[in-house]
Amino acid sequence: MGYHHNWGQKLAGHGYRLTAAREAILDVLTNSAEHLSAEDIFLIVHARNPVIGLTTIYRTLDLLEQTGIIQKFDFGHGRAKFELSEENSEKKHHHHLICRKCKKILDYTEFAREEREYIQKAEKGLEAKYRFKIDGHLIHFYGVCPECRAR
Amino acid sequence: MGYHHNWGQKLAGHGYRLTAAREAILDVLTNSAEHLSAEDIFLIVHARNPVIGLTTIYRTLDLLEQTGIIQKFDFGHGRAKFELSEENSEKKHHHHLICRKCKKILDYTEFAREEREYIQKAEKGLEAKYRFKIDGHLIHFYGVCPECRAR
DNA sequence: CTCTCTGCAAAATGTTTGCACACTC
DNA sequence: GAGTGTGCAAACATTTTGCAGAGAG
Repeated sequence: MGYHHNWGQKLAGHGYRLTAAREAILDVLTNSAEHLSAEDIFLIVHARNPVIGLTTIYRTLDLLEQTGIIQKFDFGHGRAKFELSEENSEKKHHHHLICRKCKKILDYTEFAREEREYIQKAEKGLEAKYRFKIDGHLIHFYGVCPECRAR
Repeated sequence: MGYHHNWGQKLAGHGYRLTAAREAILDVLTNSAEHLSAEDIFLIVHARNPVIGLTTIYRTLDLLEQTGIIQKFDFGHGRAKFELSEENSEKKHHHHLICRKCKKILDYTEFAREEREYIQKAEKGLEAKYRFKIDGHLIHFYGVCPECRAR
């Protein structure tokens, strides 16, 4: 197990260098399960290497998103969340189930087959009709979690 | 045509009054096709009735979202957008196609049948497995629009 | 008269930018 | 040295809050 990333090469392909800060950030993203906010990442990275500032986190996340290495999600709860994009992650393709009350976010991977059918059809159709070059999608389900419903 | 809303009754059901400000905001949401930001709404409402301030817009949008009358979308481009939720709108159920470059948002209504199948199955399964009470979903496709690709 | 609703100004929050310096090639 | 990368402080944009007054029931 373990999955070999050559971040340096990936970044170089876009004309960027792999610096200590970038490596630290990628490391955090690789080794955490959760959807991390810029500040979450900052706190971890900064604890290990106090010289790295929040500005760098934001700039790096931006850069990583541009190059497609990570994905940014805005759940509308104030802070954006980041995770490695699928091809860089060992995690399976997943979608999100969000509690409206406590804002908890669950990942789920079920219904992949049904989804694939729908997604493929939709992507193909949308590309044809709107002439977009589609390269991603996002599916959220909203509701109220059992804990919040108990109250 | 036209669709009869009884906003007063709907709000009263939640213990709220239908005030001039709230009516004006609902009117704007009812009569515009686009995804409006709080400020968009403010500009229109304020032009008609300058006594209504931005704070009220925010507070009202919040209240309307809580009661399920409107839906809030955060596309991650800085400002949240609002639209009437499906049961209050004459617009068909739709999803979003978003250009990564110019941030343009297109609504589409295609693939309703395929979608319904997938959504229904997923909702039912997620409710059973995670015990959420699901009351909504959001589907975005991302890509690059023809204009941006031309460049 | 009470409770809801509101505007204003100020605060808070998350994110971005300007600038000068450091580091890499 | 030229260009990339960075920290700090300040700027920014959107949204939220405190407070006191206005309005509705």
